[in-house]
Amino acid sequence: MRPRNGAANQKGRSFIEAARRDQIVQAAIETLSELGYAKSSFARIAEHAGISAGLISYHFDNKSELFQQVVADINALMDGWLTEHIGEAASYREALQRLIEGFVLFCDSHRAHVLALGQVLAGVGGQENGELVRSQREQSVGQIEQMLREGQEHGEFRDFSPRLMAVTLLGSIEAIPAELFARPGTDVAAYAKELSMTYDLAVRRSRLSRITRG
Amino acid sequence: MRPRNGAANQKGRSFIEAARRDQIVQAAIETLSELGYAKSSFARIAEHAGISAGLISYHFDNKSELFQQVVADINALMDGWLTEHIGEAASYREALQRLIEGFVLFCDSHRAHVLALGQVLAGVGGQENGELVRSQREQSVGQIEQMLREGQEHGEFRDFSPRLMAVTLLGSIEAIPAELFARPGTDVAAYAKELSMTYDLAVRRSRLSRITRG
DNA sequence: ACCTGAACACCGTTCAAGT
DNA sequence: ACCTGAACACCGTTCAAGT
Repeated sequence: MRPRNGAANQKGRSFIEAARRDQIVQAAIETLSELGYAKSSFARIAEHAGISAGLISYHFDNKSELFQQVVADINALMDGWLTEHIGEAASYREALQRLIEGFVLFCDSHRAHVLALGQVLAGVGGQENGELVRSQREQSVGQIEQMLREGQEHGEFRDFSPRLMAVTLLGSIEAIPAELFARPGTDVAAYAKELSMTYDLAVRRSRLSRITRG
Repeated sequence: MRPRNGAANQKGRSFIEAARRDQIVQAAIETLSELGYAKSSFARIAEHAGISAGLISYHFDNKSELFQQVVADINALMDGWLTEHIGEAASYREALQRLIEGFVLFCDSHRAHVLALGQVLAGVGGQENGELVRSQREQSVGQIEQMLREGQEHGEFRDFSPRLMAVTLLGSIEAIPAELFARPGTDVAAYAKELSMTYDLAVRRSRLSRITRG
């Protein structure tokens, strides 16, 4: 009974279906940020959007697909924001610093989105249907890993496993939203500076090594 | 209808209730590690323990209390393991390294427990009844923060916010289990070394500073 | 094609009833 | 005190029925 139509736009979806999906995703984000994952049932989300619960099942294969779309939408928003914030960095060290600081600032300026994202990542994380969520995380790891590897090849970073450092950094980054919500008064700019300094010290070539290498 | 008896042992619980609670918690851990959070219903856990689902509600106020007990039990196991592994460290730098390496090794040698812990932290994390879970995390942050602060006071660590560094480190640590499960072939000893090296570089006083300080 | 509302199997929790 | 099994309100999903 899922819509499989021919007259469609970008992803084989009709105009009205694309609009409904958007509406439902937005309602889900609002419900998640207001009520938390546990209470974000189809009934509540539908109520929030002014539609029937059955309509959500009509437009999404299941609950998991809906929340994956939530994650995808927020990730896309974040990607655009970070790309803009990194801009043209003069070095890999600087790019890494801007990435870290940019993420802290994004968390600060998009609290509702980040809160909703945290809710769904936590709520859906352990389940088998959270496969797409895991693959999106894997993609983030891969991007950071690539950046670290290039920095090593350009001689800016010391010798470490790019994969493990990426996982380590992503862990630190993912801890930011919870901290900002736990302590709303946190000095965000200071947090950004501290975190980027911490990882600059962790990844950069040491002074002695740089002397040795020339 | 919850048991409120007088003739009891350590925590106001009768012998049989303590035994039942233990049995149920163990069954929950096994169910969590085998089926994941979403499928760990009372019905499944009770089936695993050979009792009725109603009995779980009889011994625990609600689902949240059961999973909080799961977290508490595993945390206690981990605390004992880490305390033993740290032992008598000669310095704060060494203590921090042993803590990090010890945690990686614990994750490797207690996969079922760590997997269950991850499931319940993810599943219960965003909810309002996950308050006790959050407070246990806050306690972990506090312990690491305290250790970092002392290391600073002894002149071993550079000047940073102990709170933010603790949150950053805990984030990296909490990313370990997922990585070990995502890549079962990971060289655990190498992971431990890389991570402890990374944070040693991040927190230690720089060479120039040490020369300055004497 | 799009949408509703009833029906279904499940969930956590309560509670009368047994021992 | 300890335990069961039926009952309750809820959940996600399905589906006949409307337009």
